[in-house]
Amino acid sequence: MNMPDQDAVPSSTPDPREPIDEREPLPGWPPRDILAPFVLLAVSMERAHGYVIEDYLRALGLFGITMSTLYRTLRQMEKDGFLESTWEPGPTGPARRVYTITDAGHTWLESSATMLNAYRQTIDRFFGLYGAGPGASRNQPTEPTDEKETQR
Amino acid sequence: MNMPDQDAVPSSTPDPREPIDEREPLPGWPPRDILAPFVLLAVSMERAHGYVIEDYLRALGLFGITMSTLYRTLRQMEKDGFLESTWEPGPTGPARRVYTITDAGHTWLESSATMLNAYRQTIDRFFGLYGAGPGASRNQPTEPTDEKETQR
DNA sequence: CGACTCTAGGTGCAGTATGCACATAGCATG
DNA sequence: CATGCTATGTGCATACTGCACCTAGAGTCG
Repeated sequence: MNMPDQDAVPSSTPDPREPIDEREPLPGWPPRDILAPFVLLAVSMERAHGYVIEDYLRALGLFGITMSTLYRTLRQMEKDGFLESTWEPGPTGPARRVYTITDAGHTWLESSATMLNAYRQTIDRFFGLYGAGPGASRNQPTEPTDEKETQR
Repeated sequence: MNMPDQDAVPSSTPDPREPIDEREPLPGWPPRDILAPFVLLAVSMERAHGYVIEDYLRALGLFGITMSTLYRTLRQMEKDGFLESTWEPGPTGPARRVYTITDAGHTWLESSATMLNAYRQTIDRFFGLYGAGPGASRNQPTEPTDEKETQR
């Protein structure tokens, strides 16, 4: 109750919300191109074509991904230089495009892991507040108090 | 899933990947409308207008959200019946649109929490495989084996 | 008062990500 | 060779987001 009505400080204050920390690129939010890290992880485990990668995705919990989305993501990551592909015949059926991860792909996978970790922490903060229940923030907004309440 | 070259079973097999579990709505992936749960959580803590909600978002780790995105999300959630709003004068400056969460909003917040939790588990599985390193999945796909390998 | 600035909210347009429906093409089997 | 399956790809529509820009009230100062 006390916080929302004293947020808009008098105009004499030099605007506390612009020059602080939202200028940093800050990986982790919003989650952009969130499918790619999982695809890249799959290919990093072993050379794989579309259906094998789909199996990895489902093993990771991504059930809702359609093949069209997966194929387009793969082509895009190849254009970006994170994957390479060759046509190889399978034991049955038409040839498959088999993908291999590149050095750039490994590098990008590492930064993706950093992003996903930051994203995970954001979700953890959600549950920190969510578990606190309504009004809990009026006294102790869990832990994010440090740089927010003080600066306004 | 462990042997990539024998995944495409002979055509006599009734195709293991279509009629199984991807038909369930399965919250948790892909992360759709991922900003809304955080906004809704903020409003559930206390009645709030745009800038206050922005502060909550930043406290939760969402630094990159622009006000235009936030305002549009708020209007959309009001149209969806999760929020209500009234115009109220502030201590200074023009009036603000102050949002309140509705019963439907509370319900939806709960299911959002379920979705976010599933999403978090997916990220955990990512790190389970990622830590295992290349080739690790050929033997023991770490831990996502439990409820996946058995049901195929 | 009139110009200016700040606050609060909103819109137009473009880019990206995705799903659904559909298309292409090779292989297999009768 | 007709049909069906495997494997990949495309067209179109939709959703979400950022960036640039707009509207409008409130306060300040000459």
